[in-house]
Amino acid sequence: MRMGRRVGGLVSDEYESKVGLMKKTLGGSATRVRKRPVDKFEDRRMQLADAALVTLAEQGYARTGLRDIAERSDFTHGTLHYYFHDKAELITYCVRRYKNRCIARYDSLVQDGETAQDVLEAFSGAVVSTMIEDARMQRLWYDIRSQAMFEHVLAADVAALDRDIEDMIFRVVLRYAELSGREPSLNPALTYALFDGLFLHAVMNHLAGKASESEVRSGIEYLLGSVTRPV
Amino acid sequence: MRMGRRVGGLVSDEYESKVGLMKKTLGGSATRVRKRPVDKFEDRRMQLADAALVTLAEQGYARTGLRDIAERSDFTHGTLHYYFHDKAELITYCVRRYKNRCIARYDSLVQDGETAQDVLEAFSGAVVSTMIEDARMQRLWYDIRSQAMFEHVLAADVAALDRDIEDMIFRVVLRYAELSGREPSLNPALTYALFDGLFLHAVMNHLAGKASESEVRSGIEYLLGSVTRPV
DNA sequence: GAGAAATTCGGACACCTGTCAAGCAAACTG
DNA sequence: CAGTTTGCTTGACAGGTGTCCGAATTTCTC
Repeated sequence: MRMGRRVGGLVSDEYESKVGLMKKTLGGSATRVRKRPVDKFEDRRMQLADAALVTLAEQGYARTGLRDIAERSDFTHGTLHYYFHDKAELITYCVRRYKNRCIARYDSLVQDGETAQDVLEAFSGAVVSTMIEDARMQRLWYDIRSQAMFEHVLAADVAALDRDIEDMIFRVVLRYAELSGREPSLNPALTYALFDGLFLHAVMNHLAGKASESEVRSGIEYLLGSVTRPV
Repeated sequence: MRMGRRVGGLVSDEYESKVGLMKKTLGGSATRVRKRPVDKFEDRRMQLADAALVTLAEQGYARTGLRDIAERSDFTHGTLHYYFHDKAELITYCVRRYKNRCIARYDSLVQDGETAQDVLEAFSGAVVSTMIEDARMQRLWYDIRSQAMFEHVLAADVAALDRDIEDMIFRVVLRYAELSGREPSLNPALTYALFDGLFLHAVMNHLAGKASESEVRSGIEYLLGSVTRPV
């Protein structure tokens, strides 16, 4: 008579946000273009995810239980399983959400630059401010990326995200090279590895209290020059 | 009658290996130079730690319980608390043990090189073989370093280890620079950050099945040249 | 070999984990 | 307005966690 949990969307093993679609085809006539009920479900997922991100960023993946997350949201732990059928799905959804925001931010920031100097300053400025204001979120990313080396449930999602970040970094380098009459001297993977190391240590140092804004700035400037060469 | 657990050493909050000393002063006459009883305790700690490292490398920090560790050793979980009064102490002891071995290995390996080419080849060869054979141990290190960003019990130990590695890397760079008539162009922290990024991604890629031995080799060669400059 | 100390075991403790399902309220549908 | 779907809560479940302790066993010392 009742359904224990939402039929269709949630039971699917695909983590993609096809839930909306499935619900629409489920609701009945496709001509009902008022997409309200569709968005409502996805909206709540996002709201829950944002609340979860706060707790996750504070406590880390391993130490955060679903009840901790629920406590700092407007709902109880049962509700989490209504919108996410897994802890893993919730976590990957959260991280993907956060990281996609980051990537979009960096993309628009760098695309706006019109000179190489613009790009360099915009990029290093963004990195520094991310390091300072988003340090706790960043450490969550590094935490989950580490966990993904052990929990293969996370592996695929994390790998995909990491590839997106790699692409984003390489777009920055390409743009910088293009504007300064240079070309990349390393492939995207190596380029990303170096920037990632720089950024990871920036975050760790910052969290450890060793402020290093100028060092990070000079590191980025050095690295941007180092991974490109005169064409 | 009996003592619930070892008096002195273990109750101390200092994780340093002063246990041996305390036991000696406890045993009685200091002229009893036969250090057998001293070593026995420390020996068992090492034996336990080595067994623990196997399990930890396989399952990661968060997913490994003390019972898992004990299961793959010759003892039961109760014994672990006899030799380590904390899970944190056991873990940091393990990681410190492993990392110190690594550092010693790299040090001797590089010190033996007599030309810049020697150093380069020895270093990149060691990195590649570590990446391949020790991938699971390395991911444990990255795992625990991430956890240390959340659990302040681990923070101090991990930070100290990270500093040791940073020093080791800079010794390699210094040696390479010296032998090739160059000098470092970055401070130790930035130098380490770049190498660490390279190595971290090498390990991740390797664990993900994307073999990249030649890419790592060329990355190291590039980086060694990049973080030094003609004097 | 007797007595004491060091070691090891196995079970208990209180707590926390993700998952699930039954019950109820609210919103929507005809 | 009746009936159905959706949303959310509460409580239970089975299992796992680190920690601790009493007792049995081994090892050492005189």
